[in-house]
Amino acid sequence: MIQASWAAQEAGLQNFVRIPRDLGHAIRLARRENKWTQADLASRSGVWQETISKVEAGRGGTKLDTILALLAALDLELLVSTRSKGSTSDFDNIFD
Amino acid sequence: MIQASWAAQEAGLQNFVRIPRDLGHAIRLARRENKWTQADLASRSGVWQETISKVEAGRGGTKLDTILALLAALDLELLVSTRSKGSTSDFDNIFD
DNA sequence: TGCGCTCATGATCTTTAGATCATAGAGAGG
DNA sequence: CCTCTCTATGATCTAAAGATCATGAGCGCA
Repeated sequence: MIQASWAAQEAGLQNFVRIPRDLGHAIRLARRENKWTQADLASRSGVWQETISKVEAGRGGTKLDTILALLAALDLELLVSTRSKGSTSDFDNIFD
Repeated sequence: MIQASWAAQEAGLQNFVRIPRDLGHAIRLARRENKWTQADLASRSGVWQETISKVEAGRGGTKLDTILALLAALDLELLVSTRSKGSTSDFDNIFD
């Protein structure tokens, strides 16, 4: 099995973040899993709905603080690891 | 084995990032492993030495773009995962 | 058809990150 | 002690993030 990419999220696996858009994807998926609207996440994280919209879409830069606030609210975590292993290059899914 | 925390870096394991400082730590460790100075990393990543100093020390916020540039230069990767498992709470080492 | 909910976007304003330069301070070695 | 190297820090300026308000577009549903 090569790498289940984004669908893996649900299984508790880990997703790469190479570009800001990856982060947005992970956040969007996790938010939907919890069945929260952007407004819900906004109130739980202290980040504005408008900002969440931008982050999820990968539009514009984002501050680490904002990211961490969102991830914390979603009970997600950020990890740093060495890049070497199984570098499943970017095969970006077209599903949203 | 519970979680080897920061010393794990060298073994290719993963490090949590809960607060910006964690990121800085990981970056500093990786940079030192490569025996690079902040200036070296600066030229390789396109981020200024002054900025790297701030990031490593966890001072002030940082943009995701900057983080990704540094991690890429260090051949590190960012991952998102569910927080649940073995949440080795913050036991922050005093070693720098 | 039209309401209500959700997300996207646009404008303005404030704050802050990062570029840039300059320099100070800590350590190592001669 | 002096010098060199590396890192921290301080000042200034520009660009960009995020707060805030307002509103538009898409969609499901009664």
